[in-house]
Amino acid sequence: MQLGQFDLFCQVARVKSFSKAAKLLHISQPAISAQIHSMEEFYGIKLFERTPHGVTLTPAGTVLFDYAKQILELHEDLERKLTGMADEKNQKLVVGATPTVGGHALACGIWTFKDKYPDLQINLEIDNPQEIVTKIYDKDVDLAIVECPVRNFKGLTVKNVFTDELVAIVPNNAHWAGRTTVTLDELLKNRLILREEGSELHLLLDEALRPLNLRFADLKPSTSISSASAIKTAVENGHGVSIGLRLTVQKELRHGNILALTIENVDPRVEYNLVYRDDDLTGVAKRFIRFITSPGELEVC
Amino acid sequence: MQLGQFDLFCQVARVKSFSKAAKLLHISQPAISAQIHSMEEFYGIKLFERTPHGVTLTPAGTVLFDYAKQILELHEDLERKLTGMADEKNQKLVVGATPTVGGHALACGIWTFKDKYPDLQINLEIDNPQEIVTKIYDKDVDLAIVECPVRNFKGLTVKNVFTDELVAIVPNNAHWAGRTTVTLDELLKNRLILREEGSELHLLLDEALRPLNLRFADLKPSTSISSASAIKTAVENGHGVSIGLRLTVQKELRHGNILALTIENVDPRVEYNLVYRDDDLTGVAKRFIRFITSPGELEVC
DNA sequence: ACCGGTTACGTATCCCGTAATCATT
DNA sequence: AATGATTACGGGATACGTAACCGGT
Repeated sequence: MQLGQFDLFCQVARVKSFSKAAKLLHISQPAISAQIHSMEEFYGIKLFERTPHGVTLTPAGTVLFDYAKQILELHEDLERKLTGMADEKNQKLVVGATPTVGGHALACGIWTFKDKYPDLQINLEIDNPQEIVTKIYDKDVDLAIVECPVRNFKGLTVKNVFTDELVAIVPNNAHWAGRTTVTLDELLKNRLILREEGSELHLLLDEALRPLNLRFADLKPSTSISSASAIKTAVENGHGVSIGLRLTVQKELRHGNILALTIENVDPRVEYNLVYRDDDLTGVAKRFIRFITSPGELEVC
Repeated sequence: MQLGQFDLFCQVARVKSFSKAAKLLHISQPAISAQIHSMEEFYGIKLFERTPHGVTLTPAGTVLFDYAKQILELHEDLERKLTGMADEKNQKLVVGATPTVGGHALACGIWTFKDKYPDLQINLEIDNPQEIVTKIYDKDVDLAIVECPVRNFKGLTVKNVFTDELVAIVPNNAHWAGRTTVTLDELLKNRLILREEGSELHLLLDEALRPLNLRFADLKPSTSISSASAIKTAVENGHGVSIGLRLTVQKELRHGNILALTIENVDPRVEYNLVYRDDDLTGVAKRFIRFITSPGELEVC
């Protein structure tokens, strides 16, 4: 039995659904199903009642839930204690990130990580992708997360940790309500507000538009703003539309102020990559990698 | 992190040696080394100081030892509780075994298992191999452990759980002291006391002697005794020599009353096989299989 | 040379993701 | 139809054992 299985089990128990837990943990539903099944096999007793609306804990599942929480709690205690015992080098961690990742996904994750290990000193270094990679080489940062592909660099390990998607960001008003997709042409008929040239979005859009023989510059955005939150405010108030990563507008989506539409004929996939030198990793760095690659941790604030 | 790794770690911490722990857990030394290494990697801190004489816990290792014991204790509690909640079918387990296995290896294991799950009702059914297999088919026993190969039976799963060896059993007196091997010829010059014809030993010896074109009957034992303990008493007192499985004389070996010698030119390996029907396994049966196949559990009393 | 731990490598198993399927509303 | 769970299958990671290799007594 793995501790991760307890974690998975607790998530399922909390949200009372295999599929919801799968989304939260960023793994597939069959993976959840298989893990729960293997736990039921392991303990020789049914843990969930499957209903059409989700799942509910059996009495045995309730007992397991209780113990699983205790065991996980103990283990977190243990990790905190061990972290406190590490030598000086292992008490300090410098994480690099691009503005998009650093401002949304990572910012929250770092707080969670720091909550787990209060003794750690963590610095978040935000810069553009090229600079970040240079800093990894120079050992100024221990590891970094960037949303653009990092290629042709030897001595660096690149691991995909999350898949985001490019979406059209439009106000949730009478004109757009109910829509789920939009063509690029229709989008361009509106006032388009984008991040500035040279930003990560620039690179991402160049990449995504290449199959259409278009480039970032061809979009001719009426306004370029270097602040993601300023763009969101503008869109919310009906001043225009934008294109961005779903993760950066997750909070606003929940509030219903804006809509995120799929752009037809554009492959929306954007991979977030964890990058680090394969040698010279400190213990903290390894633990952070484990933290950030474990399901469900890379969440927006 | 797996619970089994905590278990492994605790064993190493207790015996303060990788190789000793490997023997106890019936796995190889490199396996121990790799597991401990992966735990040190996982927590980012060294857990053992390696010395030429074995290993000692670092301060971090001491902390982990403490927590590991707590976590394992909690988990055993959990398993007990879940076992108590199982339905009636899952509270009863019938284990089959041949006399050799049942009288030595399993007898102790079953007590350990019962200690873990006091609510269980366990029956140990001892019979000869053919009868045992029949009883598995008839669902009179849930699973069995036999020390002879079970072949050509469809619908049965056979898993090797332990490797024992056939040894010559001689008194620890002036004549034999210091010896580690013996030829079959020399052995036959002594009064040979064996288990009765038709016993498992009969089958095992027929198998082991086949490469030499010999059979059990060719040994012409001067005495056949159906009781293993009676044979051991006779050998201890210098009344003769015998051949048997190392496991059956482990206790006497520790006391130094007798010696176990390798018989030259005889392949001593004897596999203990776990046998069960692949369908219709109860939860308890699965748990017992897990118990018995987990390292270090199949120990002589 | 021996004992104890590590490294290297081939193999078996497990776990996940994708895709197809089943069951219920 | 649509939602939610299971089954089938292929690929990647993991853990084991064997064998060869150090390092200290």
